[in-house]
Amino acid sequence: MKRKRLTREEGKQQTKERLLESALEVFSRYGYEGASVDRIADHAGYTKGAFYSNFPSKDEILLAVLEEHTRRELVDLEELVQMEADGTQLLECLAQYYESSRTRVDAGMLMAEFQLQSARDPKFAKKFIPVFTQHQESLSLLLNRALGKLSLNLESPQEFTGILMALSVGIALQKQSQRSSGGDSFGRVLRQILGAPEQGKG
Amino acid sequence: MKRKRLTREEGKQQTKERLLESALEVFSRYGYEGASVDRIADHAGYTKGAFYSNFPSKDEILLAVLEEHTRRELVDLEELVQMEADGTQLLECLAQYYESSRTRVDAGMLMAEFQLQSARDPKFAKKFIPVFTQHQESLSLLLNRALGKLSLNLESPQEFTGILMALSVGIALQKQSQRSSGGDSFGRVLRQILGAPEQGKG
Amino acid sequence: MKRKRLTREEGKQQTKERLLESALEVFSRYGYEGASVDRIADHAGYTKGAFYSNFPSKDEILLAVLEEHTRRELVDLEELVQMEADGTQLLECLAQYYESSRTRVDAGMLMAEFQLQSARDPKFAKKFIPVFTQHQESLSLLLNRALGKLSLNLESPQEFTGILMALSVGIALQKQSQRSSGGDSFGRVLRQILGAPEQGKG
Amino acid sequence: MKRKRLTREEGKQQTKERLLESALEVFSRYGYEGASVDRIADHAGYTKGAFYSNFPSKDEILLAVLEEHTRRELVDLEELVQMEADGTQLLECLAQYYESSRTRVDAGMLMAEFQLQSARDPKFAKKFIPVFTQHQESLSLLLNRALGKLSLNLESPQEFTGILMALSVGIALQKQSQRSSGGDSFGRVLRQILGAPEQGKG
DNA sequence: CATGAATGAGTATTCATTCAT
DNA sequence: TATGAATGAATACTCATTCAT
Repeated sequence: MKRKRLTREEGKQQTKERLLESALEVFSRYGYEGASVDRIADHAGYTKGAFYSNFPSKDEILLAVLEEHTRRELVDLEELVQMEADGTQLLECLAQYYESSRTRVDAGMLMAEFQLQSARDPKFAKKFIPVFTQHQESLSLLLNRALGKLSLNLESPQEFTGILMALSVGIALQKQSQRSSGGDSFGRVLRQILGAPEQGKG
Repeated sequence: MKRKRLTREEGKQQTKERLLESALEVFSRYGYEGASVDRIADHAGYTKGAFYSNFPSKDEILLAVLEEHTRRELVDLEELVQMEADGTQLLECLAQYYESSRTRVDAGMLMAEFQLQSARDPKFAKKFIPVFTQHQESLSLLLNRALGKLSLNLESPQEFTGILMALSVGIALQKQSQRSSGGDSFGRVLRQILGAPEQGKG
Repeated sequence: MKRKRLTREEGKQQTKERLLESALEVFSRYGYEGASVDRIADHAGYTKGAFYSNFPSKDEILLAVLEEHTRRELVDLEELVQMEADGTQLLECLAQYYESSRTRVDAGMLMAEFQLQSARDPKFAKKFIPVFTQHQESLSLLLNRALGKLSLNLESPQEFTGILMALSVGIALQKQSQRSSGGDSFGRVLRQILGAPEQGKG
Repeated sequence: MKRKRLTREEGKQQTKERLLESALEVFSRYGYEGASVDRIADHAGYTKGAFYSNFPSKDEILLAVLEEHTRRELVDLEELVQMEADGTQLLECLAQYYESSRTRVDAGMLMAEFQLQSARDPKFAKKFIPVFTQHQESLSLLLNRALGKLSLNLESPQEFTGILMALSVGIALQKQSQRSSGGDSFGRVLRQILGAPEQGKG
């Protein structure tokens, strides 16, 4: 009996996760306006009904996606930092992380969408601002050790993280809008900001 | 008689300009989807009908706004460059230009909107991509002289301009989403990229 | 001075005639709904303004077209009858008149449009019904002499004319809807109704 | 469980049928242009939304109405023919069928609307022409036996059917436009075409 | 007289949301 | 829990009509 209940709950949980994953992709691909509830549900293999059984509204799933997205980004970067001890190496990894992968561009588009929504919908902004600030803080803390070793003309780690995020979003938008797979400007900017020597030259 | 005719044409021209200006603001504030034709017309002090006797469709006014926006930006920067001979001074002006004013943030939001639209609507992309490329080219040419004097680790002036634009968009989004009037990160990043000394320290 | 006034009036008259002619064609081709005032004016080489200087409304020009159309049909048939003395020959002419020409199909489409409008708009019906009745009467009178010679199982010349008109409209619609230039069913039906022998066999 | 599902499906089916029936009436009464989606839905006792969850567009419901209409006409005539063995009797039934009832006039108006739409919208024409041709074929086959017994000066059964349909449409339009319940011209024409003696005299 | 800018009611269609099954 | 039928507000766009020029 307990088993059954658990199974049911697990089933529900799975549905919710799939919908969340779907929303993450669909918001990133089509934007908040272009992502209809039908589309999100359909992409997850369900119908509208499943959506409304798991999320109270489209607004709410956007918040859930925001949280999931920041959580994942933090986890990814934590892994990255644990593996790298050297500041210069970290720098390279960061550059690659933020630039190379398909997923990263999606992430940039998603963040753009969050920011636009926050800029336009005060209700969303109220939730978004603290999450974003907290996220920036976490990233700053995370990057602090390694970055501390490098000479920075920036005010604070927070500022550096902010610029990192801004660049990530700005470059993602530019790439996606040009339908180009893009170069590696991101890395060069990073090195430039951090005063690091050219890769492979040091 | 000529007077009357001219007045009529001028009247129409004025309406068109007001609608364009209104669209520029409304697109920037609410995004393409959120900017209903009614809203654009209303904000300009007209009704829907006036809109459609001046622009064939919402798609078309977006293009017109794009062209007007890039034209203005080019003109503004041309003025800026003419006034400044020194690279370092130019740098400061650029930093201020891209960061300080209300108008600039709007410009960033607008560019974000263009890029999102281009990423999602292939028809718009077809028009947007050449305009954007041309614009980047123009800005590069414009900035080339002054920037040539500074040591740059970037591939090309185009790349520098691209990063400038990406940062401008990314920072605008971040500021607007945080409802903060923001700091002056932009300037610091610029100096950092350009290898220039801190302002007032040289 | 009288000259100038006359010229002006004539000019106005010409405009009106051209608009009427244009409306006749445009209503026939696109239907009442599909015939926008702009289209009618444009087809006549004018703008909306000219239209409203000459006709109080779209409803009104439909009535004017109705009158012009029936007037023309009567004139055409009068000419036809004057030229033909023999009933059988008249029959052939009628068949050809109602069937062969491009203009006739247009006329059928136009009448269909009048009838639909009358069926749907009581205000138009009030004007249309007497005009139609009068027209049917006129045609009946006109055809009476010749038809009298033929053996008819129909109640009255009016009924015959009514059927003639119904067939004309029905066949026009059928042809036009099939985009076929059509055969000569009309003639055969006529002969059949009138008890006439096959053409060329007598 | 099966019961519930069936009920749901049945409910949807019922809605669809009601909307179709409503469209049939509303198209016939107001024409394609005059039949707004709102009106169709409202006449069926629903709102716009119900319409769009049952039909993809107004264009599509017109096609559905076309198919339903021809299907019904065929069924009705099949019943008629099965009951009557004698050609002359069939003739009378046909005359009554095509002329007497309210429903028949509506059918004529509806066919007029189909034909106008086909004449003006190439996309609709593409669907309409084969359906119409097929329908004419079916009716011809159906009427063939009985009509074979009668002397006909027409080219083919198809031609006869075509004329029948044209007359039906033409007379319906005339009646409806005159707001008259009309006489029985149809029957007399039929007898005349078919060379049959006056009813009750043979 | 004729022009054409502007109005505003009307149309097809989309989509977030509700609720009976 | 999940379904999907139905709602109704919102949106882009059309077009008859008015009126200042």
